[in-house]
Amino acid sequence: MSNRELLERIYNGRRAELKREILLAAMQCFLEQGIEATTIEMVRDRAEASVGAIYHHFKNKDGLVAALYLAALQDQYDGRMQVLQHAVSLQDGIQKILWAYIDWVERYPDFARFLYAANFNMRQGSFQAELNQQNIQRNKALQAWLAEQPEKQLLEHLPKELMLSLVMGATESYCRAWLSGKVKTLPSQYKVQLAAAAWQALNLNKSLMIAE
Amino acid sequence: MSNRELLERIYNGRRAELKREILLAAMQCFLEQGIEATTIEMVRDRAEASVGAIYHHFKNKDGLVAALYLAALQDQYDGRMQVLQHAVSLQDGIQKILWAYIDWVERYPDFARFLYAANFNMRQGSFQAELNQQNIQRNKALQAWLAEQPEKQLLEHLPKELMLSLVMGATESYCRAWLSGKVKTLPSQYKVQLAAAAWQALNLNKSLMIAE
Amino acid sequence: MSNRELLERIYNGRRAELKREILLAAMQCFLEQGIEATTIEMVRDRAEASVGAIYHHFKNKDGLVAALYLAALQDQYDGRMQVLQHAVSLQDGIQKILWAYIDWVERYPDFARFLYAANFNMRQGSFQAELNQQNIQRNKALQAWLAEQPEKQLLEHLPKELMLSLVMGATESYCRAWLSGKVKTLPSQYKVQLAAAAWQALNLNKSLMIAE
Amino acid sequence: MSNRELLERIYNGRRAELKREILLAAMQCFLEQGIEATTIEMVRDRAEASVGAIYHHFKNKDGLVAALYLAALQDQYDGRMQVLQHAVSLQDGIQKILWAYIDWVERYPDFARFLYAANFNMRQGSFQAELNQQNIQRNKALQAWLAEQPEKQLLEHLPKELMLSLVMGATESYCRAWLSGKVKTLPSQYKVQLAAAAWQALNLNKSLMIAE
DNA sequence: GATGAATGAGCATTCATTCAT
DNA sequence: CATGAATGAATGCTCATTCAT
Repeated sequence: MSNRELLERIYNGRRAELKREILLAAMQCFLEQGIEATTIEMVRDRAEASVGAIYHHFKNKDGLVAALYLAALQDQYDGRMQVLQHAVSLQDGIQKILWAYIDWVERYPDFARFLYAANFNMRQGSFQAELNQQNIQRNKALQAWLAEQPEKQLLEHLPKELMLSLVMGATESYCRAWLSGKVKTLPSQYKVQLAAAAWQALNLNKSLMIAE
Repeated sequence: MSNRELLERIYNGRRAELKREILLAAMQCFLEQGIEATTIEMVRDRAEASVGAIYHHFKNKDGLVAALYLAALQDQYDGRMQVLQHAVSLQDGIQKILWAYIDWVERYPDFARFLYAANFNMRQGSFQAELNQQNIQRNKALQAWLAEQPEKQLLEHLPKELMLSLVMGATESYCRAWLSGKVKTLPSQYKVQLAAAAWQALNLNKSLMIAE
Repeated sequence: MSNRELLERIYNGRRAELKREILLAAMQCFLEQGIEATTIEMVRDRAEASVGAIYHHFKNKDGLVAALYLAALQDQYDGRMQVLQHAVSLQDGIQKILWAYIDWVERYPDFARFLYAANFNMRQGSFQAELNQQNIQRNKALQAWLAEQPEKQLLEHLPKELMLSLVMGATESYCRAWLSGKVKTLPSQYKVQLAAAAWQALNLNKSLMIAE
Repeated sequence: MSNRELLERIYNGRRAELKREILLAAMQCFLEQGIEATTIEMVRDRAEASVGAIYHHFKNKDGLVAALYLAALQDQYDGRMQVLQHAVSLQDGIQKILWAYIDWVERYPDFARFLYAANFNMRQGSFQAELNQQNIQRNKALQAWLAEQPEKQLLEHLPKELMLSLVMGATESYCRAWLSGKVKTLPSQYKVQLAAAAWQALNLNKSLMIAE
């Protein structure tokens, strides 16, 4: 199962075997029952671990959610930065980011679903500090890449807050629909269209902004 | 408070006063604490009602969630169908739908947040039957409007499943960001750009589809 | 059983029947197993009540301890103030207080044992505020009585902090020994001696103080 | 810190260093949190030792309590017997015992507090056998000293069970009050008065007993 | 209809103790 | 002797739901 594969990238080595097994079991429970409805007993049962081991490794139930959330986010980010290194232009970079997102969602649909599901929990919990710090760090890296692009002035007149929605909106929306089963066709089948819509939205809006 | 205003449209009359008060209190609790973390006691406290009254009017906790969810969806749908009656073209209709969505989100941000938050609960609960039936009904109405449009062949080569994401994706994404506080500028400030992006995505993709 | 009798004075009426039953069961468990070692389950079992009822009436385990502690203290105080009203002199008053203490300990040995056992718990818990306030109130009443005594100057040269130990020390020590089973003879058998020792200690010390 | 000093008398040598460190840490935890509320983890943390080491040296948690309790009692007893060797009369001996007690309490207030706190635990635990044996042994030594006194007939008409309370009651009561913070003046400030009260109580009661 | 006391199954979490290294 | 990861029974407490008044 590819879920294991992702976890091995974040928690590697034989010593973390139990940790990975617990996380895997937890995620499956979370997705099937919902996070709140999942009991530690269910996780323990599925992971064939002891209650004590779960608390030893993850402190408490929220720690379990946070570990999964942060692992997924880190992996998604690692993939994005990797493809970005081979981008030859702004447009190419944006497309590569979009496609990396689509690929990751298709490869790890469970983690993708979990990210959406755990959003609320992470916003509240005691781990949001760590999450925020990581987000800021990652944003910096992306901004740094943008600043290197020769065509960067293309986006200068576009509010940054709007940009993200214009670029990712359609893709994220379709991925969400696919993950929830509302649509059946793989997101990757619409790769070209989604990338085109993203690029077009930026260019189009550039002229709108200037016109105003 | 405009939350009350929405509820009065769905549950009107003096006899439903307690019902509305309970729903209002419930929604506030749900948003502050999360749905699962909200206890009936909290709702009772806030609504200044009795436990018995809550159970009498809404059967159980899920009934509370469902009542709110269905009320919000109904109200959103009512607004959409109203503006659609004055649409003079396909493009105008799409823009009107988008703008109606943006207006509704800005006017009832609590209900909008609640809809996103309750999504998972409604998918599971015993009320999904009722929800599905309503969704089908509403979809029919929208399809009927589409069928009346002279330019309808414009969308014919576009997969229906993709269409929704192309049209609503960016707008929904930005509204979500605004509701969660990630961005500060009101969605309505970007009305024009979001509508332009939606329309462009459809046209652009039409040519891409045909080209393939 | 006379334990019930004391509780009926503090929690009276038919509506408090369950409350009294729970308190009684709790105290018996506390004395047999120790406060920390007593589980709510044990209390529930003995009181033939439900867990919910215990938490409904006493908030939590500490609330159970506090209710018993404050009830015992109140009853002890009520008895003391009653006998004090008939005191004809300072010496008579001191004797009456001592004897009331001895009588109370012999009549409610369980509550007396509990008071000693719960001392540490009450010092920490969230109920010490209430306890302190009651103690201050009671002290005032006692001071007021003292101030009325014609022979009050007899004690004026004696530090108040020492006075209590000189008067009550021997009696409390013997009562403790009796309650713990270390001695068998009833404290009331030594009423005369203990009162004599208390009075003598005060007079004797008065001269010592003046001599210094 | 003088706590270490007492422990070095009972557990001496370099080999017992870890043992002493653990006992010290345990006692501080016990006093701050209460015995039941103290976890082995807290002790381990404070002693900078390992869980295994604690179990190796003291068998289990009760062993920790017992080791401290017996060490404190032994030390207190050693001091008492030492001063008793220089007593020149019954009255002098009683005064010396009282003063040794006061000195010990002032010098080792933590151990004194611990003795009061652990009383209940030692009554139950599996170490009471050892405790009882030691108590009997020590009592014999004290009785032997009493038997040597020329004025011993002075106490003959006084019940032994009452004697202890008459002699120690006031002093113990005041020391307890000082240890708990209820009074601020050092017990040693009232040495003379407390000793006088003790001696007087015996003489006075002698006549009372005879009179009856 | 309205009330809120009572129920009790179910849960997160703790912690003394063991034992392989 | 020392270590600390692993165990799992046990506990305090919550909360949706019922029902007698």
